Amino acid sequence: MSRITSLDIAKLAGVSQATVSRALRESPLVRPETRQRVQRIAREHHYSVDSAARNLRSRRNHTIAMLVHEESGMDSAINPFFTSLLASITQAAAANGYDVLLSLQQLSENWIADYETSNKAAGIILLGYGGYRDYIRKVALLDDAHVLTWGPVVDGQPGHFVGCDNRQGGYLATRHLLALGHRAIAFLGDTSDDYPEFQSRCRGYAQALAEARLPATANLQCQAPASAPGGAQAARELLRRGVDFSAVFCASDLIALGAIRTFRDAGRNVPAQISVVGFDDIPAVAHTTPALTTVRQDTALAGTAIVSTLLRLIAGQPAASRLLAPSLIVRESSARRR
Amino acid sequence: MSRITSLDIAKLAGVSQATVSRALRESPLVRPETRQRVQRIAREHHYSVDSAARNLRSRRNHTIAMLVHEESGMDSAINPFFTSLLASITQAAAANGYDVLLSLQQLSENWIADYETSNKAAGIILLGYGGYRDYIRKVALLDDAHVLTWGPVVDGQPGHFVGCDNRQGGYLATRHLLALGHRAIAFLGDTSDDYPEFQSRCRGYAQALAEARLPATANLQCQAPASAPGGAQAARELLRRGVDFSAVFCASDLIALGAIRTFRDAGRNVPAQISVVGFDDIPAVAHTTPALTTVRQDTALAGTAIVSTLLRLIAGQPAASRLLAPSLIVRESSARRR
DNA sequence: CGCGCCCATGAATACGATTGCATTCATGGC
DNA sequence: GCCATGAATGCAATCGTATTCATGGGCGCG
Repeated sequence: MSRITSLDIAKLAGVSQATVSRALRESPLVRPETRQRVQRIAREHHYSVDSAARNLRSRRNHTIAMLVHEESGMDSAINPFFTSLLASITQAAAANGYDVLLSLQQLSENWIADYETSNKAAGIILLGYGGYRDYIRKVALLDDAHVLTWGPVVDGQPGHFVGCDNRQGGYLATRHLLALGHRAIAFLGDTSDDYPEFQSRCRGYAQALAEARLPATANLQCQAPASAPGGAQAARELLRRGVDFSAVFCASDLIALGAIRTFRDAGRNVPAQISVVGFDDIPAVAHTTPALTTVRQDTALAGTAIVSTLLRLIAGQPAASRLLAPSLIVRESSARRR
Repeated sequence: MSRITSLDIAKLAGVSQATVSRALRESPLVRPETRQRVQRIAREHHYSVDSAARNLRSRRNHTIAMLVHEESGMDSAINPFFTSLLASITQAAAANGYDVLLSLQQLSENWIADYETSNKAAGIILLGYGGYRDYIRKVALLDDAHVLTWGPVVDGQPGHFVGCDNRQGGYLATRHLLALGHRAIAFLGDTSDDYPEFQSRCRGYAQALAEARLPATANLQCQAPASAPGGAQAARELLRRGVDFSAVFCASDLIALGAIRTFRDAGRNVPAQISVVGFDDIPAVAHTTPALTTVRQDTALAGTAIVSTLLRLIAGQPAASRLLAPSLIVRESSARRR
């Protein structure tokens, strides 16, 4: 006993297989009543188009592959952000009639584009591959590859990217502190070339200061690895310098958590004496004491932006990299300067 | 300019297209040196087998669909557990040469099995569909459907399930409290038929008590909705009864968090006066004060169990529902009875 | 009333790989 | 020296659907 095919439906409906195919695809070529009869019969027999045959014949494919970096993607710290992003991408894809293939891998093999050359997917989304920038640069240039990467958007870089407007985020955070009356605002984060996101956040910080006609003093900026211990150490360094400041913008929430701990250990109350703003809005910081003021990326918006951009690429239309606006979440760790 | 096909490779290698197909599938029918030559040429030309054509001709399919309940699946409370499960399933599938199609949906349509009848996937995994038990029961019985559900394993129920051994978890938790010298141990949780998991946890609790020759007094058990407020309320009820107890086993971490709050508000110290054990090990409870002793489900094991069971189903081999052993995580909320 | 045109449909083919069967060639046993 | 044997390969028929081209019938218009 074999699978039921469109030919079977055709016989049952007393029409040709071609008409069945057309009827099921809502083709205006078939008379409405024929179309409905065919659809009803197909439904009654639980028929559904064989996607392999459809893909083969039509040379089209309604699937996109989502590759997530094996380690960073599902790691507990970033986890909630990626999970949320993954969900919104999946839903945005579904809304456009696309299925999503999920894969966790390290991009070690050349199997990135194999999802596409093997015709498993029409396009590929890369999540969490911060460390593969050079590699992606090469792959993204392959002629018929439709690759979209979630990550820092750098002017003039090859390939297509969608990412958070980190500069805008840094700008928002710093403006917030300025509005609270702070004048001496420090920055904690790693601004080396390895982390373009952090560079952008710092640039937004500097821009806000400049607009307020405040100098971006070098000794108000400390290099800090993106971790709680990193933040703690950078904060100690800042205190050791003896420079006056009443607020700190941290390039990530983890850095902020570490810094707050250091300030408290040093007898400085947050936010009474020092205001602190973070970046990312990881779930934990909503429940710390004090709850952290931070910058959040809108994952729902990100999902739709990623999918729509990739679909443009697939359709062969020009598509530019996109920057998404983050938003400021004001909580307890930032207060008016006294 | 068209896609490169196996026929192109055949011409380049000076063999027939059939030989190319065989060579790429490591068939022993082709001479080793021919096989290697073909593979090399294919590699050099970035050829890879068209999966649509392969699926169509071979009537086989190396993809499994993973359907996640739209709301409960990605919801922030359960989120980490499902994310982790999702990751381990994906990796287990990859290890077996299977791709994973991800979809978030509500099972509102009959499109569950459509993933299979349309030949998009060889089998389906359902995650987070606790409220759809009757529905799944029906679908699971469709002849050629290969459906595996993550959820409570109930004896004699139709369909295939993989889930945590909740009874064993309840047993472990209660044994732990007994070993700490507790004799009067309460249970907080909803044991109605709607929540088979909780029933099992309660059964494990009762079993441990019975083995210790202790009665499972009814007034030591309180119905509690699976939420923090539910736990708080149940704990108040327990205190109001005036019955003597020194430890509480809660059917979920959220219930435990609510109960602990009630106990503290009532001036009872946890764990000095009352020991509390939860269930689930949601990430938050590792960082509360006191950190919660709880029962954890092994997601890595779950992933491999789910995939291997589903692959058995797909292969037409008999496959039984499986129960996975949970483990006890001892933290600060449980202490020796004084 | 006749010509042509459009609408609805059917027949036939191609998409690219898998696979049963036929074919070729070399080898060995008798 | 000839036939049976087996290894290696080629031939050709599918798999189920989308789509092009051909066809027939109804109808408008002159």
